[in-house]
Amino acid sequence: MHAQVIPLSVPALREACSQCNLRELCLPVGLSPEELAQLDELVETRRRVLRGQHIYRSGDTFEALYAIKTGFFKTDVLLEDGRDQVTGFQMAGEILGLDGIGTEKHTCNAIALEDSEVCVIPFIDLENYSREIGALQHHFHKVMSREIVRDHGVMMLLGIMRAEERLAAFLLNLSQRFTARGYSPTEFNLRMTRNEIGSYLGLKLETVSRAFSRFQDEGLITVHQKHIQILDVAGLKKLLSERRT
Amino acid sequence: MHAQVIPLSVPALREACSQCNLRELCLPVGLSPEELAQLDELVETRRRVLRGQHIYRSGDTFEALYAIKTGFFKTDVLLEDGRDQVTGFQMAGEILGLDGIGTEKHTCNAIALEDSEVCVIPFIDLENYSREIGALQHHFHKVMSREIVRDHGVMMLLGIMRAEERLAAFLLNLSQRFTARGYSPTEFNLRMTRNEIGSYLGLKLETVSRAFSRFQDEGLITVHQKHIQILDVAGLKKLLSERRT
DNA sequence: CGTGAGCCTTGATCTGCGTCAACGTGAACT
DNA sequence: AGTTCACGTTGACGCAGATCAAGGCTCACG
Repeated sequence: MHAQVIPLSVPALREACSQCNLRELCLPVGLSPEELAQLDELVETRRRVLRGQHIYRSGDTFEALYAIKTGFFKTDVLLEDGRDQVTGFQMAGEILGLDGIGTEKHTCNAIALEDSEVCVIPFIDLENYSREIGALQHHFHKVMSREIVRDHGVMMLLGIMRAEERLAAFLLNLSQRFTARGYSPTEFNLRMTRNEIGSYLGLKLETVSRAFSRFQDEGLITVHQKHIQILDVAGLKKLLSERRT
Repeated sequence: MHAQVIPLSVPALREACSQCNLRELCLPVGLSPEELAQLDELVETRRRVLRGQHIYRSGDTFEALYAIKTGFFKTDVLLEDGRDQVTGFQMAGEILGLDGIGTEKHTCNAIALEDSEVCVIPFIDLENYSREIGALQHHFHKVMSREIVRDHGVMMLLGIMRAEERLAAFLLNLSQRFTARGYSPTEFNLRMTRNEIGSYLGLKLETVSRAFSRFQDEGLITVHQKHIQILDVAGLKKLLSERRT
């Protein structure tokens, strides 16, 4: 796992947003080519993060946002008594670190679930560029707003849905995000454990496991460890809209 | 309910941020007097909202944020099947409408729980002023970030806390916000029903009622309908940090 | 001042999910 | 190829909170 020392030119280390294939998903959405070229100065460095490593921890001083170039992350919050809650799973093109702006300290942990690469966006620079590039400013506001709306969705999950509804919503959400990234909507590998899914959904890992089995028995999906195939998208959606009780 | 037509000078209808006693809590935090004077142009109108009325509904086109000048609000989301979830309670100095930026449609309902007054902040103007006033831009980002952190807190409530912990956290949070506004930390009137508290906390109204009764029996609080007096703040806090089970 | 409607409280009972326990599985080592 | 260890599955049982039900309080309104 030791990196061989290979001489690299500076441009190779810098990440050019204008060249990135995620530019339609990530911060640069909606920028003109000229604006995009300006933005290339914004991303200072790329950073490799190995599976299990943190990008930041709760309490760390907030300095930068992180755009995921490749890989998969979770964010979680720990209570003093040892309980913890996964607050989200993030994939390529999504932005990590928004929680830190308010207090200038991060309030959660961001951990790579697989070997990943992130673009480091110094926040002070983002604010400066935002003042010059209206489209960037506006898009950044949208990113934050969408995070708030996503959180409301999680509150709905946790507040009023039953176990199987939560898991169905979770799978459909993953499916939709994989689709947006050009992957199969119906077949993917989970990067997180049953325990992490449970923590996110407010359930115990046994309940998650049972719900997976139940879905499989009903012909909605197939599960082999972390490999999921969705057989009946409509069936999963119906689970969400049907009120039982 | 018909408003009498009373001639008013324009300055009376306009809300001057620089004169507002909430300026230390609301958007203008951290602005210099000169910047504050600029901001006075930003807030276009004040709007009265009577108890039970919406400021906006899910699906409405997003155009403005709303700063609460006086009063008390809830936001909620409705599912097609009729279930709903309260996503937050907002009081003076807090900003409503952030959910709408991302999609240009509001994604929840904002409803006054008592007769209230809000300052209408056209979002396009806010973005324009933000580009000129760095401190405003930065503070607005903080406001959004704090909303994200608040949402994470609610996820913790819903995901891992038991009923009494949730209610204790809720009361302590209200107490702290009343304190910041110069009201008593230990004595206040709830503006929401047991049902609304339950919806926010992911509990049924009966469970909320029982938890109130239990707290009263244990000498932590007194409850008379909507009137709450906290007798033992430390006791409530202990409920949160103690892991039972 | 009596009536009704909305809200709240309390008790009895039910149930979905948690807890506990045992076993299965597969990938990474030796 | 065998061992180990983390992760996953499944069953039996228990409990926190939901559900159902009955009654009380408070305030608006005729």
